[in-house]
Amino acid sequence: MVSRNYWLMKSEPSTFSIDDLAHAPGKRTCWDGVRNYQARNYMRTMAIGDQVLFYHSNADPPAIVGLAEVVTTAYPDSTQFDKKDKHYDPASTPSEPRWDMVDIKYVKTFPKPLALDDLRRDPHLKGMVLLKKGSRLSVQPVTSDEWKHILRLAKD
DNA sequence: GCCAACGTTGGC
DNA sequence: GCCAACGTTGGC
Repeated sequence: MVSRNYWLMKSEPSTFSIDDLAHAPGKRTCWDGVRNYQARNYMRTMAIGDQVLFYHSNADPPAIVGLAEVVTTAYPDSTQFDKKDKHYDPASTPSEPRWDMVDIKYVKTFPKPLALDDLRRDPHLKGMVLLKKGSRLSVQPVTSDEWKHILRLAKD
């Protein structure tokens, strides 16, 4: 049996919120614009069916707001070749694309967002990448223990 | 290969 | 809007 992997992906709700995902065609979107090598490398290891915590950064409050699911493996991010795009990368070439993305699909919105502040206070989540000081990674791994605990929190 | 300068992230 | 933390770039 293939073990499923868990991730957390950040988005600024003013740019793309979980509501935007819920109302997108097919309830899915391509996760373009990642321009960090570590985040990209994590996306390259993603498999179809991997589960995702959807996180609102630069939000009030910053919080985990729901769930999504990975529906494609990594493929080249088209915005890197688009001169007009904010994420255009002149150093990247179609024959050797530097940046990848995956598609994700909406699963659910939590009845109540799990605020960063509360997560910090939870001893079970001490080791979470999200809570590490200075952590800015926009795509990060989540352990199955953290995943289970967060789903429990989301139910209460 | 070092490191200063710069740009970005993201909580507050 | 501030600024700490971090990543990247480029001169040397």
